Amino acid sequence: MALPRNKSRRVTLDDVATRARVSAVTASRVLRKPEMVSADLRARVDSAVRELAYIPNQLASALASNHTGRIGVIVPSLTNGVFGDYLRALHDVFIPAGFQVLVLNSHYLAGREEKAIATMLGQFPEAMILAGVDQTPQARKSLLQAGIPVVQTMEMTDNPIDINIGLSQREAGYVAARHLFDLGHRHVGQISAPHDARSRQRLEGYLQACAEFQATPMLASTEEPCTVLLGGELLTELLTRWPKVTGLFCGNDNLALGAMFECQRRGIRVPQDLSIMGFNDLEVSACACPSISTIAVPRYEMARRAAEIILEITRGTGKRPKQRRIDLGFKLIARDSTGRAS
Amino acid sequence: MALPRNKSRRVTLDDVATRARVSAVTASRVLRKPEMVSADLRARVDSAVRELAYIPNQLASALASNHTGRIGVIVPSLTNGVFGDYLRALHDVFIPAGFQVLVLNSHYLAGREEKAIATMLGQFPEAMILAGVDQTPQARKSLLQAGIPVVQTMEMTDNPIDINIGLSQREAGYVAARHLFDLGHRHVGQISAPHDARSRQRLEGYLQACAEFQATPMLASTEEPCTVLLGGELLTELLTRWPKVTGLFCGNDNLALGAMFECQRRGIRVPQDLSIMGFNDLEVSACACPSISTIAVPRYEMARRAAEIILEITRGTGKRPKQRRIDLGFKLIARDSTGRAS
DNA sequence: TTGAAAGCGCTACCAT
DNA sequence: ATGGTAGCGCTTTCAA
Repeated sequence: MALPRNKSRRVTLDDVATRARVSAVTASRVLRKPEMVSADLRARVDSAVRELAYIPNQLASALASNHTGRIGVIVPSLTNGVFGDYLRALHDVFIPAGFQVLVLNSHYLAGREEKAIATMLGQFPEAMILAGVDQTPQARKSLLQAGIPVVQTMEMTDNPIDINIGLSQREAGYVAARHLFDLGHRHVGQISAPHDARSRQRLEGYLQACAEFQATPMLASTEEPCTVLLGGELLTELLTRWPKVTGLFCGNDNLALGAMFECQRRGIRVPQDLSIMGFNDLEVSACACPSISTIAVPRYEMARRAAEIILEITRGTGKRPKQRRIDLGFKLIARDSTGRAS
Repeated sequence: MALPRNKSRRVTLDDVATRARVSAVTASRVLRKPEMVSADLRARVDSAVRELAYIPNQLASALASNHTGRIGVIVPSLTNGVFGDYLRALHDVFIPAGFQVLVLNSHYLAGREEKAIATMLGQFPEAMILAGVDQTPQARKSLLQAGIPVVQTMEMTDNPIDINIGLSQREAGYVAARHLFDLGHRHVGQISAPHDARSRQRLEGYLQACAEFQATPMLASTEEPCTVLLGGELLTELLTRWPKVTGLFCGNDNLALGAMFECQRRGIRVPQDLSIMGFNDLEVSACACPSISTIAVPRYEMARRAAEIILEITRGTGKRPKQRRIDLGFKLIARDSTGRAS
């Protein structure tokens, strides 16, 4: 018997076929469409697979079948709690369905995102999922040209590349700020780390509320990546410039938590002296003391829906959902960190 | 001129070669080793690539070169802050080096991990990075058989599959508990959500300290996935059974944070009435109020080192690091949540 | 139901 | 420096 011809000496389908005394095609079919093969041969192949500990080479499979089984995902951050849930949802749907999820990090930079999209496209994913809707023109073009389903998530746009599932960040920001005004606060400040368009839209919502209530916008922001620590620092900055602030809208829950800790350090009572509003409804917000009022964003649900839509397009009859734009909305969660102005 | 023979009609290397009037091999070389090709031909190929918007098919490339450029990573959780930093480090090293990072989630279950490892191996990664050292025998076998570098991280073992980089979780747990005993506390409790071996080792460290100080171990734990909320619930449980507790060692910082909030709700002063010790040094711990004493684990550094070792083996002369076991240690960070027993 | 032949798109090897 | 040839391991015809 001749030595196997492939140098790396990994068990191949041919090895399995030889051992089972069938052709490679039959062995292949046993693995993919067992019902097409007679019970007898099937059993022989199955045991050969087991005996040789055969692992199919998905690379070769993908090349031959023109079906990579890959989903490309670009997120702006891996550490942000928001994207933890988001990625978890994608894994929960795609892995059981036999897809691999490839994740690339854009670090909240349009340039990095463009590059990440190009890199990803070189892997020939069967679909792409993006955070946000502000891809560069170049990236849009490549995406369109790739001819695969593309889902833009997290916010809404009138002009999606393909499919858009998210919520109005501006409106959510407005509702958050409005909650403070509705409680009677007139000196409402905002702190944020607006590295992405979504933070900026929430800021716009705040500004709109200010305009409506003829209140002066009071802002503190930074370009640094968002952390809990930053929440305290930005609050300090805000209070220095506007000591009369009694309502605070934070760009996200981490900032809100940091601001709350800063209040505790300074002896500022929450909500009696300062009402604090967060954004995103991270797990910690519900059980903080006081619990943090926030806006709940359906991030798990959003990713799950995105994944399911892709699954349907990819393996279904290839038909797309009726609506290209899906607004999942958001929910105001009033907790103990916000109270009536005195 | 004949129609292109490949059905899917994607631009291939042959198309580029034809357009540039060179052979496919030359076109391939321009993309991989430009210095081997004359300036003239290089220019022709380059413009053909641009004109046709050619995207190399990495699948075919990988199949032909037997070099997939993939790194397989299995983590037990995507939402845990610890693994956010960990994955970020891996991306930071591997992406610039031209590797893709494939991540699979084991959900803290040995069975899921075994399956994830098998799935990953089917992708023929060039190396694997695992969290923990307790892979199933089956998984160990497959990993060994794959013949690729395997790095086990987060904890230490005497019998690594290949390379092991981490720290002694038991010892770290001991130091954490010991810190409380050293402050004079004699009623020291522990709360944890021990779904992984590492939590259990930290618990062992705590038990060892208890034994040394002849103190009764006081435990509350749960099988549920770890959250901030749980920290409060477990503290409540602990206090019900052992009201005299004055020192609390929490399995991780999230639990510690939850416990601290629960104290605030109950009017228990930290650290005067209860000293709280966390684990992991998440970002929030440093700026909480009071700041949380904890054990700093070099998780970014650990993942970075793992990645760099792999890079060296993979593209270097294939030589492995001198030591197969690297203990990165940990650091006790004493902050304001722990104080002397009264 | 089974198998032989012909690629998928690329790169390694060996000539030139 | 350049190109021809022969695969990588699998799947997709199509014929038996």
